[in-house]
Amino acid sequence: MQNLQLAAIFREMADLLEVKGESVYKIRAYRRAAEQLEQLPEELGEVVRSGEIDRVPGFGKALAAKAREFVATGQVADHQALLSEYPAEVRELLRVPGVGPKLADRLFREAGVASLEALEAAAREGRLRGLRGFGPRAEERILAGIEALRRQEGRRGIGEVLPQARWLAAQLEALPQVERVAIAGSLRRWKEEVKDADLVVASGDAEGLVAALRERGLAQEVGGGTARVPLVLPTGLKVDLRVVAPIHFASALHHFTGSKEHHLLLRERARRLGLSISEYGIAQGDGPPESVASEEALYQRLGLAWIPPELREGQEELELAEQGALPRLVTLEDLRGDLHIHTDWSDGRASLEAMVEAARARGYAYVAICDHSPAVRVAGGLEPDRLLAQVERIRRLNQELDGFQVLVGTEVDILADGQLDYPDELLAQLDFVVASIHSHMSQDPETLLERYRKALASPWVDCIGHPTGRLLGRREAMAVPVEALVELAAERGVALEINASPERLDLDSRWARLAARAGVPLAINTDAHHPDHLAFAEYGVGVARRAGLTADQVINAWPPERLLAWIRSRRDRARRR
DNA sequence: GCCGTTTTCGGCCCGACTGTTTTCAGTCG
Repeated sequence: MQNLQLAAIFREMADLLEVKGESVYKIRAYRRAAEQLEQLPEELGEVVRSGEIDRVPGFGKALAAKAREFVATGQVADHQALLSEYPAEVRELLRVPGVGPKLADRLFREAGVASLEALEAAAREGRLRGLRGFGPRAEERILAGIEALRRQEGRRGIGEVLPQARWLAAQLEALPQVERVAIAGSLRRWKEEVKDADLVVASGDAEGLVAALRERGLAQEVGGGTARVPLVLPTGLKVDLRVVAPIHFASALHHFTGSKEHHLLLRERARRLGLSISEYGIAQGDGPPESVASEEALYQRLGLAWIPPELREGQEELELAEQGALPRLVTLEDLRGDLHIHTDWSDGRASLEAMVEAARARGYAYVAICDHSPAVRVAGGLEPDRLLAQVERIRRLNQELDGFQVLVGTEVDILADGQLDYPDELLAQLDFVVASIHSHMSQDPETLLERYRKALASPWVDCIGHPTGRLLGRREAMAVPVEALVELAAERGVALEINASPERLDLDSRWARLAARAGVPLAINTDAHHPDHLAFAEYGVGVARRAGLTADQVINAWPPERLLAWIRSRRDRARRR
């Protein structure tokens, strides 16, 4: 876990250096190094000892020295020095929408504001008004920003938590005291945001296990008991470890998977059958709990088919399970391709060829290259002639590929007035068109809907990308009325995207469910900017499963012939309108 | 800060728009 500790230090340093006004390139270097550390498969200590640290990309003389210093002493002197200039809490200010590094610096120096709490108090008491460029409106804006932040406080995206939970599970599995480990809780139900990670561990030696955890330094904090062992990982993630006897593993896993609402319905049902459910098993009448061998067995005792965790939300899952009518949820293995990925022709970090190769390596049959259009300047959007050159290149590439198809596509920007950033004549030459909003996201609901309506007037738009524009924990969804957008998509026969990037997950499962019910096909796309990002597909599948989707409702779970036929026929219909 | 190299330092993803503070930080990906 040293890797993640140093990464956290580098990230904190980057934030504080930014407040301090350091060179953006220096700051970027720290962040890049942190990113490398987070992905480094080897233990940092090993990498340093073997002298390989200098060869890790992003580590030059200075950062390699800091890595060595950290491994040797457990801290970084420059980090400590920075902390004597700025309290670490100053970082909190950066999370407030509307507060960047420059403003954070001034708030700290000129108003003595060093934490979120202090900022809120100062804004409430009107103490910010003295600052240059600050009026009552700015204070209101800041208070609104803090409130938005509070609403999501304590929640973390699944993309951040799941890898850590898996890492910990693997570490636990390697311990001799541990028989089985499973991730439970909302994480197992693939909730998009979670407070903590719940793990269930089967062990015949709970005391030994807790001792081993302490000894290995697997966690900063280890709570007192053995049945419930709360941990805090070095990253700050809270983990609730439940240690149970092996015979109780299945019922405990079920118990700690939840949800509360699902259990409520399940227990009502059990009661009617003269049974009662606990984390130790199923009891008949007043009898002792009998352990169950598996979750399947547990549901079977209640006359139900096994219910996938993603559907355990206390809605209609019990009725469906009773009737044997649960949907066969889409799986990661069902996906045949990815219909929204970027390359270094715009803001992707890998070449067209590398992205295609990565998609083939995943066993896909097709992929759609959807780089940005010119309006997204910061992303290096493709001017029409560049797009045409890319089309040319992809057509040639396809001739060399066997059993794999690269679709020429675009993520065309929907401009503020609903116009598309490319003319129809150009879009007509592409195999697949994703249209997305990237700017003017604070328009009112009617304007946003009109904007989508106008964009969908083009017969060439096949899919709406990240329809609400939300960024988990960072930016609220646009005010677009999603029900109306779903209706619009149904009417036009256009697919809606489940953007699987863990920072988006947009549509979310609630909206995806609504869309599917309205007959709108969904596309689980990763929006990959790097070959590794193709793996984000699992998060999109998680959202889709929570939405109750089958493979039939997901266009990129279709074989290429069906997908292409769908695109053709929907474009034909659209042009006849 | 790193990187690649013209081995010593310049380049590193540029810029338009927004809101409101009337000059610029923050926002977009």
